Amino acid sequence: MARPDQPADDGPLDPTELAAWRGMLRVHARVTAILDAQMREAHGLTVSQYEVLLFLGDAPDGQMRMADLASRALLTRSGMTRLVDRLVELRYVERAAAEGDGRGAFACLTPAGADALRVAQRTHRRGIREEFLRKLPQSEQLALGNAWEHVLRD
Amino acid sequence: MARPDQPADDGPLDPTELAAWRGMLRVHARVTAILDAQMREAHGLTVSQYEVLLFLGDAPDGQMRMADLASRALLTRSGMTRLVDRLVELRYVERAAAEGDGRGAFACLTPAGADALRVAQRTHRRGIREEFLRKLPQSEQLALGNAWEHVLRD
DNA sequence: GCCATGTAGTTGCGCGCGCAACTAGATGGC
DNA sequence: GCCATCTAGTTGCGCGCGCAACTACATGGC
Repeated sequence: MARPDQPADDGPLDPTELAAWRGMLRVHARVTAILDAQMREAHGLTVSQYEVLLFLGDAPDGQMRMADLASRALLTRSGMTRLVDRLVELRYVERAAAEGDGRGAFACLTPAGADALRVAQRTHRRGIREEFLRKLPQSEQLALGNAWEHVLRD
Repeated sequence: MARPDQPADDGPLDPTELAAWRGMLRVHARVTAILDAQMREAHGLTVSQYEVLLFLGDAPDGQMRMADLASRALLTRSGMTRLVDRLVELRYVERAAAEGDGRGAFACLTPAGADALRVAQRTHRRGIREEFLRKLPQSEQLALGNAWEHVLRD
């Protein structure tokens, strides 16, 4: 028997559901495309590469283990290996063996990397504000924060 | 002169801004990864391929021009060419010349494609509800919809 | 001490996509 | 009618990433 008053969990999305879901896809695609283009054009970096510099900049001594970088950047270890390869070519990062663990390697921010980070960070923050935060009153920013917390907490 | 009461647009993000922005990145990455894995495992399709079937299913006569598909799916025309190639191999889609425009081509949903769409749609809707909508009361879904509208309208 | 198992990082391979160049056909100025 | 320009679609190439296999080292049971 059909039970139209008890919609199936695989039935069509209603307009509220659609707006919440599709809107996120649209906004994410658009904003990240713009930020990626800005970062590439202004600094020759991808956003992922920038984020790695950012994580290193926040870390004590400007260095982190490869696996920690990978998990923070939401990449696999193999992806991080290649990403750091490119940052090493740019002289923004150096590798260092981990003393006390012969398997481990650190990625270390160089002075040139720290300089690049400082400049790129301004581009990135301005882009996030211009393309995203500026269009949202603080009340809506707070509402988004709450929603994300609900989605992410298991 | 520093003007701490007038924060620079490239200064650090405050906690509210950070939660709104980073949360979206996290939620988007996580939910799309899960939906992609479900779609691949259950039906051997990527979400992009599924969406093309969906657009065709909604179109009159189950057919659309390549360029229209590309813009709806947020892909380039070249990406759509290859994506449709794969759907043709799967026998879910056929190509047809556009009469009256010798350049044009339609992608047409086959009966097998319509069947695949029906089944895959259930997987996808269930995934969206399970991983995203279920964790948001309707008030928050409405708040998200409003926020997306603000970000997207120029 | 020795071996089974686990972990860190790298490498070979393939996929999905964008960019730029290209072909074929449409369109407008004259 | 003719040619410059535009548009639709495809193709060659490269990039960024994940998966699985591999190497090297660490760790715990005995």
